[in-house]
Amino acid sequence: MGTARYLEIAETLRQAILGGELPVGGRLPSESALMTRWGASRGTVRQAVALLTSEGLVGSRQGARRIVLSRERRHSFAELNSFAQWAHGLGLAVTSRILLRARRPAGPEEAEGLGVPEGSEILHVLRVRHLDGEPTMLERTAYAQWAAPAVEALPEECVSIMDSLARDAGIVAQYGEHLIDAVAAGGQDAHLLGVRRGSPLLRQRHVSLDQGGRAIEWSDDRYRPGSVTFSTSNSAAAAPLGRRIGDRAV
Amino acid sequence: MGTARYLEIAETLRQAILGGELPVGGRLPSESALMTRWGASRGTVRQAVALLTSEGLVGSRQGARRIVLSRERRHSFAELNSFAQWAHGLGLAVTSRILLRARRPAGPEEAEGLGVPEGSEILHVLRVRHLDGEPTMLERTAYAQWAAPAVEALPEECVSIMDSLARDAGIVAQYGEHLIDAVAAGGQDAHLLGVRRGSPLLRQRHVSLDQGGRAIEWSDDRYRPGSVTFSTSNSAAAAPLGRRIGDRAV
DNA sequence: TAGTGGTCTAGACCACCGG
DNA sequence: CGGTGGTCTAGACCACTAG
Repeated sequence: MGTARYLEIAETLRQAILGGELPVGGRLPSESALMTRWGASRGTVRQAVALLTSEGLVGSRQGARRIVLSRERRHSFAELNSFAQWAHGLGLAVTSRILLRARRPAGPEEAEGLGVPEGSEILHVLRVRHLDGEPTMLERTAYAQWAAPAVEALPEECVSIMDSLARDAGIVAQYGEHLIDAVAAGGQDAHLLGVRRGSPLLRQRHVSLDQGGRAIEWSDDRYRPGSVTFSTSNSAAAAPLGRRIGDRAV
Repeated sequence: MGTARYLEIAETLRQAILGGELPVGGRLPSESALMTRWGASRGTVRQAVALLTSEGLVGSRQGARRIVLSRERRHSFAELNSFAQWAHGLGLAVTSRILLRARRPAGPEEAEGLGVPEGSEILHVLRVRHLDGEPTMLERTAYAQWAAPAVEALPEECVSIMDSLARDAGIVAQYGEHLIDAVAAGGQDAHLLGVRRGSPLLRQRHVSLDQGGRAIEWSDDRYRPGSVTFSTSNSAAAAPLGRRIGDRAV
């Protein structure tokens, strides 16, 4: 079985919205129409439209037909956690370079993020990432000790650490927690990103957890001004998060 | 009928998580256990845990028991769209002051955000908002022409414009679309927020839509550095968005 | 008032995880 | 292997919206 029935229905509707056949502000087919159209039960149809609702494409109110809210594609989970996968989905070339890799005691913020005692050993990694050749993001990551050997084995130019860890070491990120704010570029930030000291940077701090809820990494990622925008939509129930480059929706 | 069955189940589990009875990293009761415990069908139980999953409290994988990921409360929809409601939930005092209210032609960004032709008339509002007396956020909002009279009728010190519009004019925001990035403070920003020119500001641009998908307002909100952080969690399916102040989770 | 979505039930088969 | 969650069906009643 390739894909589930409800995913098939959702994907077809999504394409109709993205393609403009279902215009923004217009109405979605009713559940009963979709049931006969696809020969599916109501539960399956509702699962499909619930997915689109959670993506912010569709709005829903009891008693009224669902309406199309937006025609912008949103991110999958993998894309939010992985810069490489996100950029790949946009057709942009990503290069990365690890500048520093060292074991050291966890500072207070790293310790809290990883859920380990302050001062316990972590693997610190400093990494710059380029988008189409432009330095775009600076990553300061603390890896949990149990994941450190796998990270130390990676090449300096490794494009996606998370993908490599999944492939080579069976370490898979399942959940993430993210904090987004703005900070001024420090001396190192300015130098490595090619901006002036004090420039506004968009900062995304996040922790990645594996299937069992164990913390894999805690990271402080800083984006060059204007390079990336996070986007999100919300309605009564759901609010997925996404990212943008310049004015292009992703 | 007060609340739906699945909301009751979800709320009980949520309280157990927030209260620490279901510790982070621990396992949730199985679906069948919840079915007998509540005398509910499987569908209803699944609806409850799906809600918790979408809130980032619970992680889910086929074949394995669900686990508790986090014990942080997240935002409701209303809180994401309304600064006043969000601050109120934290027990913070909000004051607001409208500095400028003028009809004028829509600029390119306002026109695109509202989905109206460039140059058509909108109501521009400039507003400062204080948290516990500190200037925290600067709002530059364009209201759609049909909503303008209701906004013009509001007092200068109106704490929550959206709440007032709902109460007095029946204009209710149902959906929102948000863009988050970082910008340098301009002259007016710096002056009104009490920061230095060029300071990094967290910017949230957003459009609010009513029940029918009509745009009510397009807004460019800028937060003083360090005052507010957006937070989000993600897993395979969902990624709700939230906000923080300093280090306090909200 | 007819149509629509929100909630709920009681079954079923399957894929996956863990011991 | 048994337990668990993922998917799907075929019904039902209700609350709300829209014309």
